[in-house]
Amino acid sequence: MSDNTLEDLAKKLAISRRTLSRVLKNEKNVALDTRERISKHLEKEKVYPNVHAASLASKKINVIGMVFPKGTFREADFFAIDTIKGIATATEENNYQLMIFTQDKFDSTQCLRLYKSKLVGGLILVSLTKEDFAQFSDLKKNQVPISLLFAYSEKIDSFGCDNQKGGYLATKHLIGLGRRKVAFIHGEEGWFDADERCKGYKQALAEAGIEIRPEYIGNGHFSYEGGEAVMKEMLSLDNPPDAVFAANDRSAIGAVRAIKEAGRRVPEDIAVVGFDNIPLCELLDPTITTIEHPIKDIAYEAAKTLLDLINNPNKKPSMRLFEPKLIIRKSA
Amino acid sequence: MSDNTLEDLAKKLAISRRTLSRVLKNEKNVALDTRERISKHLEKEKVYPNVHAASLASKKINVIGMVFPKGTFREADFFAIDTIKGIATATEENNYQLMIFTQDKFDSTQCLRLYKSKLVGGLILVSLTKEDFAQFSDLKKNQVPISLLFAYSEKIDSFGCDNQKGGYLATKHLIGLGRRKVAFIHGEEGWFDADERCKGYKQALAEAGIEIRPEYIGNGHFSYEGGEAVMKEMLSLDNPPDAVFAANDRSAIGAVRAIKEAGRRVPEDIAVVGFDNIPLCELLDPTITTIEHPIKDIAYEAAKTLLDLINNPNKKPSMRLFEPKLIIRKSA
DNA sequence: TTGTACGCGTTATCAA
DNA sequence: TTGATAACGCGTACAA
Repeated sequence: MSDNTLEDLAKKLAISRRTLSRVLKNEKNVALDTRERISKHLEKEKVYPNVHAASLASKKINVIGMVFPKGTFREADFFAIDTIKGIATATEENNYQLMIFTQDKFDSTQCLRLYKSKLVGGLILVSLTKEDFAQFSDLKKNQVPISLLFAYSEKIDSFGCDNQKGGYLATKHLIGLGRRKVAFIHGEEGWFDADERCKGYKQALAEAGIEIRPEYIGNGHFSYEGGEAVMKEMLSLDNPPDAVFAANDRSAIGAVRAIKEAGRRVPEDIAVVGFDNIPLCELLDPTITTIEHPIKDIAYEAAKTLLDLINNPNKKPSMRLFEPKLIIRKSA
Repeated sequence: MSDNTLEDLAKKLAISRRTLSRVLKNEKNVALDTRERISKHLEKEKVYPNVHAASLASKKINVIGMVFPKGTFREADFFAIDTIKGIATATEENNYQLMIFTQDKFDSTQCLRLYKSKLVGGLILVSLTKEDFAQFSDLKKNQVPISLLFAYSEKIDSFGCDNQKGGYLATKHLIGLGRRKVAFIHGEEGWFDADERCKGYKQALAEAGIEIRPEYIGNGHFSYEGGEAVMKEMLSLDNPPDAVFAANDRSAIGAVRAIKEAGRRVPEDIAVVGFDNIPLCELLDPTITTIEHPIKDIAYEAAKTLLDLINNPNKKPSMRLFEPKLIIRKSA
């Protein structure tokens, strides 16, 4: 049986706990022979110091939390695991542990408790809706180290894809193909990513001197069915679009189906661009042109910066948007 | 400013810490008026007891860990988040917290440390390969409460889909369609799920009195490309199969593509059944017939049973396999 | 170079 | 019904 506490082990080795601690942590000021004797023993018999006692005594917390409302990963499931892997990579590299908290709706009170009770040293907040921002500020005011993932603001460390630019690139690509009647399949109102992508869409149109037509913008609810439905409506317009940029791949794929069912061709009659580059994009016929963003990297940076912030509370917040990339395939 | 410790707060309220603690935990033996006075105060000023001090003193740990080798969620990403949600639901219901640990390869030594250092009260181990089993037993021997997810054994609490039955159902369905030349696209050797599904395949063939032909079994590596490649080979046989059961949807989808490219039809010439019911299945043409399994429920039960085990260490292990369900679509 | 002893913020025992 | 007070196991200032 291995000993349970450092005290026990120290007694057994006939040294003080202080010395044992020195060896464990590779501190200086230990006689070479004592160090060797103890090290040798430690190799054989592993020792596992109680993390709670350590945390209590040292006032250090080597845990961060990742908080996400359950709805966040609803249909974009595929990127949840990349997010977690990105964060986990950063925590591993820095000897931190990762805790996961799901909530029905974003709840800063719970976040505050997690921090104040010393469970976590800081939090990565995953959010896509604007309405959560008031709560973010609240946490900031309470000195809770936080780092935002996907939502962004200059007042808080935040990390995401440059959604506006992505929308711009997608729309510009369509215009570059000679299309002038470019529609946009929007997502939920108030959702960060959809709104930003819409801005990019409008920006590209403006730049090309194309007027924005309200009938060319519809809500696809980020879903396959939603994209299909809204596309169907647009196809029944007197003057239907000849290109569509959808706020995400799911709704883009729905749009493609609606177009095909109406007997039109993609991309000949109507070109389609999505957003996210979900694996599905390259398996469909036609393969889907879309915008890719480096989720894993984004998550990694969010975590890394949080650790920075924890160790350096007066650091100025930085907002960092990652470059989206146009992936050209068959659909546009 | 809220007070930081219970001691501080107790002093401020002119009571002992013990009494404050009683009120906080709704214990008995507190005079009604003191209780009310304190409760009233607690409502206004939140209090957040230090979890490490509490854990140290009470020797209770209300955290469990989920451990998975990074490769586990490689291509089946979509189900990772369901797994986590399932576990999180169980932990929330029981006032536990969830920690996530990723590893390059399954490492019981790290698991042991997590437990011995009191970071977690138990672990959910996600694994799909047989080679990990020796390490599981190791942890069991060291009294670490564990619960297996996806891999299973009767000696350890384990939860998964009845893969063999799933394979049986899929194959039987194909045979029921009148097909006699049924091929199997295998996954990696030594991977739990693939091997079990293969057993089911063979079982169904045997039951129907159909001989197993080695040339009808090939490794699709669980991937789209792998499925496509192995199907191509089978198509070039003198006597190609008229039905295929693939160990997962990805390789089934690859197989469909290979069949179409060879100018054959699905399901008329060759019927195809996959496994997993990934979202993609209903978006392709033809839609893919497949086997569904209730990941979220499986994960939920794994977590719930782990909590049981933690609070009742002498509990006998139970292995529970969930029913797979055949989802009939167009491909078979 | 080594060790003593106090403090961390709770829980829980036991006496008042 | 209440409140001292001793654990809990480790970190670390300080003494030896």
